[in-house]
Amino acid sequence: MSTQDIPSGDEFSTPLIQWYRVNKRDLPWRDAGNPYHIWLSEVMLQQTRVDQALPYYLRFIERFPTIFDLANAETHDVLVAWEGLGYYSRGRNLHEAAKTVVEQYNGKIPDNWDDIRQLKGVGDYTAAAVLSIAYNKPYAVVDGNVLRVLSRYLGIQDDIRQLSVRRFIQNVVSEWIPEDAPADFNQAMMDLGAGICSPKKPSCNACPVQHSCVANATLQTDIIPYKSKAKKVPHHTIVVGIIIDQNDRLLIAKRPETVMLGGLWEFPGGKVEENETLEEALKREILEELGVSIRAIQPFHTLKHAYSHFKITLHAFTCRIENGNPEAKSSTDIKWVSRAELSDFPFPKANRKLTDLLQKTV
DNA sequence: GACACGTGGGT
DNA sequence: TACCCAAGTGT
Repeated sequence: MSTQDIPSGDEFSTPLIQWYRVNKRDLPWRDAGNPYHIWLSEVMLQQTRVDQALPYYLRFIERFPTIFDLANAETHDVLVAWEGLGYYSRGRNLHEAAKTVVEQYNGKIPDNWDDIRQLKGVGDYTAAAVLSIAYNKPYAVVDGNVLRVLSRYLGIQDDIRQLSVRRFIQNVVSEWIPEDAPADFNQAMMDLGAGICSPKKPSCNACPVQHSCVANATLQTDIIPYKSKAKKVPHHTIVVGIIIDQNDRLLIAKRPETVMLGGLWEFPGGKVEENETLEEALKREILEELGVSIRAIQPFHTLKHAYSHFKITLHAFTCRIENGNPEAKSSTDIKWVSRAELSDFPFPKANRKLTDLLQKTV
């Protein structure tokens, strides 16, 4: 499909924007017109629901009121504020990008495509979102909402995973976005997708463009958008050691920046291999990671957790050091901390469940 | 271009 | 339970 095949968008844009202005959801980053707030919200909202990001956003702007506060912050503190939001590279990249904006642009978020697109963590979506919402420039966003709304509206039955489909839809919205209302158009698309044109059971009778929507007319809203099946994710068995010293301090390790959950802290451990008991795996992992042997191994807690691309069953054990002085062999750093101090470090979710239990189990 | 990358809610 | 989905980006 080429740009010549794009139908006229007036029948779509006009009622859409009218609907948006009447039903607009009141969100804290929408009205102030602060580019930093808009950029921050857009990064937080990547692959995340508004309701989940909202409390993080409010805490974040209180903790880092301006881009200068963010740029001058320690990565540790940024990750503490980000803990629980997931996709932690977003937080690390945001911090890096804030430094770039302060150093290269005097703290002003770039208002042109080439410069803003170059910032870490700013892709096509976020660049278009910030330029349109903060600077009123006619760049159209394409996110999951836009793909769903337009594949239905236009009756596109092809797999929306295909790049060709996404490119076509990008061309359509780029053509349809009104020069005089780019911010409202983009946000209207996303509000419509989130509130009306939902993945399951869309509320077509409340939709401002129901009368010109192909999927609605042909009763295909349950089969459009079509999306090919995701592949199954593997499951791993994990052991971790909660190593306790004679002063009731606990040993925690910092993950390298470049790996999954980079920069966060955790209890040392790793995958259980085949033909290995949990206890054998724990001893091996602790020796590899810290160079010490352990004793007094006691089951503490078992939990299940799902990451984006695998699942785990995690077995946590309390234990003591038998021999040796722990060193950060595979971690960036290690630390002995009191139970209370566990709250001061960013932990991934599965480990945070353990720290919560450790603080209750006085 | 395919895959890595978190977490929480809905069905 | 298991799977899908959610304001994507980096490699």
